[in-house]
Amino acid sequence: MSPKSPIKAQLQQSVAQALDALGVSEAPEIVIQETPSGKEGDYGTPVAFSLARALRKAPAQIAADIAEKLQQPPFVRRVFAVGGYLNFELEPGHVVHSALEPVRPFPKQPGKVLVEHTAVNPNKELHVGHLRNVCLGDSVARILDFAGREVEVLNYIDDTGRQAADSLFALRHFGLQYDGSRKYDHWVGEAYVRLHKELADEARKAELEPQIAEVLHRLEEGKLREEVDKILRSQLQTMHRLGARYDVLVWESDIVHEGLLKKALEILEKSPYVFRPAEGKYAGALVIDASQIIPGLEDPYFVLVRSNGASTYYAKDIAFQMWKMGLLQGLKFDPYPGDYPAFTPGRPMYTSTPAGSVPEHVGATETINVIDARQSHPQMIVRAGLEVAGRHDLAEGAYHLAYETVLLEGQQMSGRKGITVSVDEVLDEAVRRARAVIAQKNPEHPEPEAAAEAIGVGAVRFAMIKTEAKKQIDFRYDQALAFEGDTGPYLQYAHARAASILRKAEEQGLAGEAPDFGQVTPYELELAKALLRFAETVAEAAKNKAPNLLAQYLLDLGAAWNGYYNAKTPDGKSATAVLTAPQGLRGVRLELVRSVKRTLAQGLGLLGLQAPEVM
RNA sequence: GCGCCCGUAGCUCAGCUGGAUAGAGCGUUGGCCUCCGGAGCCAAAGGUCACAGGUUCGAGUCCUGUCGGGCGCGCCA
Repeated sequence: MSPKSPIKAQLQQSVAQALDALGVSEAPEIVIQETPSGKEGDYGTPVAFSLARALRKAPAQIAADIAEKLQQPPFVRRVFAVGGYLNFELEPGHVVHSALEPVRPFPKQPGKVLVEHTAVNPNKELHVGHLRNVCLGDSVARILDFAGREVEVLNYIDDTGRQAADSLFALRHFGLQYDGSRKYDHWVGEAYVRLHKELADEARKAELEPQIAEVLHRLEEGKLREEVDKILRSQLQTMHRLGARYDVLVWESDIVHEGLLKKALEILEKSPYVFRPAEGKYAGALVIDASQIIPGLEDPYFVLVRSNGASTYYAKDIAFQMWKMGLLQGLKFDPYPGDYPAFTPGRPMYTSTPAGSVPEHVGATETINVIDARQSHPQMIVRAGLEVAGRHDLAEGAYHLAYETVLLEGQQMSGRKGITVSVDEVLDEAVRRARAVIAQKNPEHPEPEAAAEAIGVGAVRFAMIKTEAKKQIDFRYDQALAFEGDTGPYLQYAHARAASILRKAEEQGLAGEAPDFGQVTPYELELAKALLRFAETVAEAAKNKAPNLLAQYLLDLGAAWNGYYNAKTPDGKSATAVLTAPQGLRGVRLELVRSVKRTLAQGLGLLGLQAPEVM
């Protein structure tokens, strides 16, 4: 899964052979890393340290022995021991040359991975809390796809939930008519918040509850689907503006309607861990004993079916998870009407539907559920459900990608109370700011609107991705919408700069100049080493399902490129000018710029950001 | 009370499966556009990596404990 750069792989192999020649029987893992700046050499390995004990020799001596025995690959200029490390100094031309090779999507591996993300209640507009989920899930899907997984992206529509019922009830209750003056999901959301103000009054609440229950009931029957769909479509506008793509929408009412829940319970009931206590707290209910899966629980029992016969959402989630992994069948699909590109190119976006003509096409061996960390216990129950069904293999493949919550300017958000900022509002503001910067810095811009959109949305997406998922983040306007420093626009700018040079080269008829790798300088070498880390970073990000690793890498690459671009000789002249460089060296630099541009564009693409040619 | 997560520069965060002098951004100070785009670059200042033990040739990284902060522990979703 993790293709090392050919250079590292060859160095590793050479060391392994040398160790073999030295008669080392149990060779430890050979880690090849870049030498810290200021140290001699380009790459090195601390392998001598781990051998010191077994060989009863000092690391420095071992490193020296290896250096002596090692058969140098042709591109290695010098092998030497320093402070116990074994370092390699490489032929700069070779390093630069290998950094020009495009990184292509990794070969496909067997097994499908299903990524579920977004899953916003269809009852009001998206707020910045949802933003993290969408950006994280979409980026992970893109990265896995590139890294050789067959990926399918799913968005779960909880159309039988309390929130949807509240909103639909609120519209009726207040007798509202949509006048088109604002985005539909916002309009519905206002009714929802207004309703909750009214429900704060206990007496009023008691009065209205039966009516809301009535709406809930009709939702479960799938009878209000079109009303929910109107809200969903409005939300999808926001998701697509963010660049998120889905292969399939699955409606909860379809899961209920197609009897998946019943089938799941039948499977579960065969397990010794699932039973109906005859007495005590849980008398009459169907419970699952999770003590084997979640240690240290005060009360290890979770209710699947209440004593009144209603199933809990645990049961629904287990059923859904079983369906994802092919243990249950029964959902039917149709292309979702409208112009919605799917995550997988060349296919329409599908939706589950009672009268669908297409049978399910899932059957994942691995699932990634992007859900916030507060749901950790329920997600463990979901996994437990698979264990209980006797499918340890599938349970292993069920991954909860947990992320911490998003604060808003230091405060906890609340959808019910309306203490949120909507994604639409954030994006509008970001784009507005981008537009202003473009007007100021590049008034001649050929397509200012498209660029402003790319930059504004990019700033927001990048801000959501650059921090590790398990860390709580505080959404602050001035930080998330910044265009300078550790930001998406910084990277987009780096890309546009490279594009600009290549455009000029084209105009001046220099584009085809042959490179002379004999002329490369330490500046090119530095930049090349940064480029060579791209493939292994993607592999690492895929393995850990951590887009932030890629985001951080791109910042490194951007900094390396901007640093290269601005490098000066001691007397203040540009040290790395591309277009005016001597023939041959100019050819190398043009190739290098192409590689930088391509790599930035690929990396940005994997994070769901556009890479504008001009900003 | 039990469980999970977090604690690195004034602030926001990097630091890959333990490896070479702990790195960025914002902010502060000082420089760099007769030169391919200054949304950039260079430099300075700023650290007992919460604290205390331990493992290791080597610990920000692993283990134990303490202290802070967030979250979860319902026949709600």
